[in-house]
Amino acid sequence: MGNLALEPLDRPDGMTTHEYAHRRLRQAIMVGSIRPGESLTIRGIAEAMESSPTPVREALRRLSSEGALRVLDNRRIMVPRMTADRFGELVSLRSVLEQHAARRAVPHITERRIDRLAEIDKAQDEAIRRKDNATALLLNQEFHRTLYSANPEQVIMPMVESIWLQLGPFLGIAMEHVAQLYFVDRHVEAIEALRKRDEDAVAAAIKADISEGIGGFERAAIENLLRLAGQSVT
Amino acid sequence: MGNLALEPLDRPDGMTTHEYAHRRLRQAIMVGSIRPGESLTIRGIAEAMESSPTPVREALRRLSSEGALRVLDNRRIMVPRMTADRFGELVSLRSVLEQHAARRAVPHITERRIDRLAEIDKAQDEAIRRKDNATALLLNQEFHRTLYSANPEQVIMPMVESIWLQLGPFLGIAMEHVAQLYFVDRHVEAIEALRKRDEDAVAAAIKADISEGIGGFERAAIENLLRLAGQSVT
DNA sequence: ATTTTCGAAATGTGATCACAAAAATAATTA
DNA sequence: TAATTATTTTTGTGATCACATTTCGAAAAT
Repeated sequence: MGNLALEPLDRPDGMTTHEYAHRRLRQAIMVGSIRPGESLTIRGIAEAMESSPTPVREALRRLSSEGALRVLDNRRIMVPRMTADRFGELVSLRSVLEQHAARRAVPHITERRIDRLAEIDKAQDEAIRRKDNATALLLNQEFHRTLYSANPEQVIMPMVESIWLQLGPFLGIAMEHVAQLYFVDRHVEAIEALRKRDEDAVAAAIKADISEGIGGFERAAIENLLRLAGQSVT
Repeated sequence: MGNLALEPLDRPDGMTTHEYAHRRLRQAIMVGSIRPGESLTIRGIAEAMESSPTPVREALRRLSSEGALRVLDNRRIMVPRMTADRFGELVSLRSVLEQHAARRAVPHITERRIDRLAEIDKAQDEAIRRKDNATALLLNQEFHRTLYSANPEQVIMPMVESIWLQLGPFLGIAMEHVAQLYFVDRHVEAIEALRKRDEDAVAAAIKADISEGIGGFERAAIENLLRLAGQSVT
């Protein structure tokens, strides 16, 4: 339960307890600091963040609806185990979803936002050079989020975040067993396409970014990683 | 609050109270029996289904994470208002998502399941002939759900259901103001493509089914409907 | 008649408690 | 020693209560 102490996540006042619990657990799962199969207890979490079962349960319910957690028949709650099949499904869905999100963002993009994207990308390169995987990962997410949320009607972003949430635990495993995550940078390509308002090119850049990035894991490599992490690959 | 009395939804034993509340509210929203803008009170719902605030709150949290409900700054919870822009966004996402879901289902489809799809389609035609919109709607959903869930790795279905949930209230409005919903039937087309295991043809059928079905609403018609229903179209 | 102010009712939130089921530990038996 | 049973502890669940905020309605003032 010590993992929860990570990333204290300052709590803005006005934020409810269940919301705070949700944010904190969400973050922990997204960066993979909770191991799949590890079962979470409501009371344990409540104690760890000095609150009571009620708001924690609400947070867990939300996370289970977001696909980040799974409730077993025993009523126990855990981070879903990853399998090679599920991984493949998640990555292909991510590709389709984010290409679409990118396309729908193009008509609403502003030069200011493109500049912001360039800054984020620069910071990410910096982090990669420093071999700071965690920061690079967060900046990568921020890049994609900033792009897609140019669209004022936000129906896609929650689903994209759900995918990230489900991929998080695997990234955690990968970061433990691989010295250096391989980061591709198709972001400059995306930025150039955005300046031209070229939907197809933007989508192509996003597709490449995903398929060469997290999608680049070979099936054998995935199964090997999962085995190493003590996950049954049934 | 009387809407909640609809569709009593028998409760299998072993089902928790919050789960029951979730199912019941979900159903009510999906078929559009809760009007957008109508605010839901925790105590009111709890009383209506003879339980207490705690499990109802959990159900509402889940539904808000599923995009079915929206929590305002006032902490009040309501069914999101529909706008023409949001509607367009939802429909285009639905098309992309379901085409992908269909493709990923094809490799796992069995003849038995295709037969089941044919039966569902037949029942739906029957319902349409009877002008029983509600049943036809449910059977249509069951058709799509049965198709996509041929894939054993279920990561897409929850997102598809989330879209349906968000479109639900609009369908409710449409069914109130339009005498007869116009149902297209590209299902036989999809079934034929499935028998040949032709992914492209299946995706094309789904795309047509959606674009000619709910996607067939013209923007002007949507705005008109929303105006009729007393929704501000700002 | 319209607006403002004040008080009462309603509402969201979270802590606590009681209960039942499940898990873990101890005790007993083969 | 290994397996089984019994007991204790832990855990999820949901009802209830107290508190703070908001909403609503009536009374008062402009």
